[in-house]
Amino acid sequence: MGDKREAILAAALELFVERGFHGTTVPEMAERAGVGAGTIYRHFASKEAVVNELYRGHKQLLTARVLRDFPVDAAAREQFKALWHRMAGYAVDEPLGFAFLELHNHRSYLDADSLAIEARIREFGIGFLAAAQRRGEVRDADPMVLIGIVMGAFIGLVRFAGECKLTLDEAAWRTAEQCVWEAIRA
Amino acid sequence: MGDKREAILAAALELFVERGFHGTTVPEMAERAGVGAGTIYRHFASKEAVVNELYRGHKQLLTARVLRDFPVDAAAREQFKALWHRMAGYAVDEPLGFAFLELHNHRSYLDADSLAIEARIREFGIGFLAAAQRRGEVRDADPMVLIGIVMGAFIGLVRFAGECKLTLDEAAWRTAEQCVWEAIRA
Amino acid sequence: MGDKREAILAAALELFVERGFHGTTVPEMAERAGVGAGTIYRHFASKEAVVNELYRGHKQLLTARVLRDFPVDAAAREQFKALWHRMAGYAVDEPLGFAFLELHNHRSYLDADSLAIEARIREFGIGFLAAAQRRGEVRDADPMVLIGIVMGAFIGLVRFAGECKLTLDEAAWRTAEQCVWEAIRA
Amino acid sequence: MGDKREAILAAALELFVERGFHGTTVPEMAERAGVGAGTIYRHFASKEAVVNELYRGHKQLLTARVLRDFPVDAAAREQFKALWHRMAGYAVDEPLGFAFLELHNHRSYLDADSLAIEARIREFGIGFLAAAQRRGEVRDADPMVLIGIVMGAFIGLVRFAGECKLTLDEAAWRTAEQCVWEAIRA
DNA sequence: CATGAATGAGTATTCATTCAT
DNA sequence: CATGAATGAATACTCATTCAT
Repeated sequence: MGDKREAILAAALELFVERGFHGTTVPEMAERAGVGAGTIYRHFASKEAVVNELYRGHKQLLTARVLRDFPVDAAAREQFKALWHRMAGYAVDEPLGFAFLELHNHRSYLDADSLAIEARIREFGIGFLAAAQRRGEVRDADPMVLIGIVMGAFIGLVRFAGECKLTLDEAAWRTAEQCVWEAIRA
Repeated sequence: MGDKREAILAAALELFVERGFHGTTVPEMAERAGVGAGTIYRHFASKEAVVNELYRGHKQLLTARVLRDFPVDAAAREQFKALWHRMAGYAVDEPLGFAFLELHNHRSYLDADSLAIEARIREFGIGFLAAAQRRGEVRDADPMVLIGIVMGAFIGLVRFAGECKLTLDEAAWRTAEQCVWEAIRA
Repeated sequence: MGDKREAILAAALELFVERGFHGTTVPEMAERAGVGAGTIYRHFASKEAVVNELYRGHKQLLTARVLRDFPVDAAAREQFKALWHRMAGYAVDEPLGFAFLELHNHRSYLDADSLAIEARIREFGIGFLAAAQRRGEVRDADPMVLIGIVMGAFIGLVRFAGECKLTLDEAAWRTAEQCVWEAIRA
Repeated sequence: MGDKREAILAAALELFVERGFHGTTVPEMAERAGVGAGTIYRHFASKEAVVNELYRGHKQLLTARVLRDFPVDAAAREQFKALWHRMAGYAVDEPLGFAFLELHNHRSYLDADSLAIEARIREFGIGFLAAAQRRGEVRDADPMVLIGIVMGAFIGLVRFAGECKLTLDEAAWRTAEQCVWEAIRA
């Protein structure tokens, strides 16, 4: 049942965060999920299928969270704040999902579908940014550069906090948001 | 000969960037280096030893580059510019080294020495930032948060450029530097 | 299944007798057992574990055979005859087991448990011999020396017969037993 | 020079006694001999050549010692005493050589020459024994059985002493000799 | 002659995957 | 459906042997 499927995904997520995809074995996944090794193959075609499902699932979770009722007509400042705190909400609520998505390099095993999702999100970010630039609310620079900075800053913040065993509270998230907005505001 | 040693390190670096440590096999390393598989073990005790040597070597290269004649008495703005462009110089001159260091998660195989180097660099960054804050030149916020943002923004920029096959020119680096300075200036 | 486990042990026994522990490879063991190489590791932790299991198993088989209903109250002459013919029975019924146990040097791979069994058997032999000496039935000499002679003679007999492709019949065993008793009788 | 050749043989002997032929590596032999690994191949065609040379050399040393001025016309009792104490002399003077020759199983690597030497010694022993039997001085039994007993007793004595860390003194050797003579006397 | 760096076949062991139960 | 025993290809690593110096 879907129960086992979820258990497998949850176990795999933990292990992929701890040791990476190539450093995790299928028997380990099975044991942590509390199922037989063969059972994994009733639910997934291969180890790659598990990691891609996980990638897509969490990427979509994050995207959905950011996009749900996004203030499409608000000012860029407002939009940025929404973007930032929704990402923060995801990072806080799903620390494993976030660590998996953003603290690991997936290049060697993502399939075409997963790559397409990633591209779609990128497109959206660029469009949103370009619109804000046209309205003169965001600094006039290559949108790629700005996105890199914003996303990088967000990830860097979470990573650094994790490495230093520092917990980010509401205030820290707000401060960081203000800092990063300064980086891209017009 | 040091020749083979270098060839092994260069080959391993490429492969670790492409597929990560666990995704790279020793025979692959040997083949790309143009040496026999056994030869690797005349130069390194294990696969782990290779990755740690690579990590330490490149981390030190980057550190040396940032610290050589660092303008210790200059204003924070000047210092930040120096930091940024020196890191950029490294990222441009050693794209593989940078990708290896910053685009992969090393937690599962770094040894104590390698971790110590990482910690030392972090200390330095925090000290530098705190001093600038005391002089009122940098925004008064948790140094951890600021470092996370700055380093993250730098890495995110390089990563995004890489993913979009975008080459960062002088102007882009300068623009990015100005953006990120805005994020942390007082 | 215990079936495969037994097949592995039987194959390993043959090979260890032929080529010794270090001269035998795991793939050879697997092939002769008619199982995949990986299967060996579902039943044994390592090649060492196989050899120790074999050693302990056969040592205990031999010991059990000697000790079952041993005529503890009989005269030494009777006891010696029992000891000798029981060992002979084992050597005849389990020629591979005997060759493995006594015709090879195990020092470099026996674990603590295996060594303990060996020591226990030695203790028993010495006690038995000393008692007979106190009763004046066995020559008054260092028990170590006598045991060395008796066990050595037994092993030497089997070895020599093996090397000369000579089959030991009932009569030969009896003759040999009388000879060796003469060596230790009071 | 022959110096290195001897050093290699001495080192190999030690290692073969400790870990057996298959458990000893050529680099180990080279290191213990204080020579380069390649040097071994200037003096010996292969690892097998080393072990066979060692086997032949020590077997001949032992044989020469036993046969030099052997009391060919003495009584069997005298001859046996000579045989025993000459073997004992060898075992005491060359403990490594003895341990190598008699405490290890050589079947898997001895070449034709080495096997021939072994056969020659056996022939001699049988002849000597048969003659003594014809003179009525030795028990009338299969010479194979008697040789197995005598040689086995000798080896077993040395082995047991070694395992129990017991040093055999003059008296012990003499006692043992009397015991074993009793086993085969007419 | 002596060396030791280099090698590739070989070693013990692991692992993704299959399939009989 | 679920399992876990079985597998053989793959993995990290070793070793007897060679050969350029």
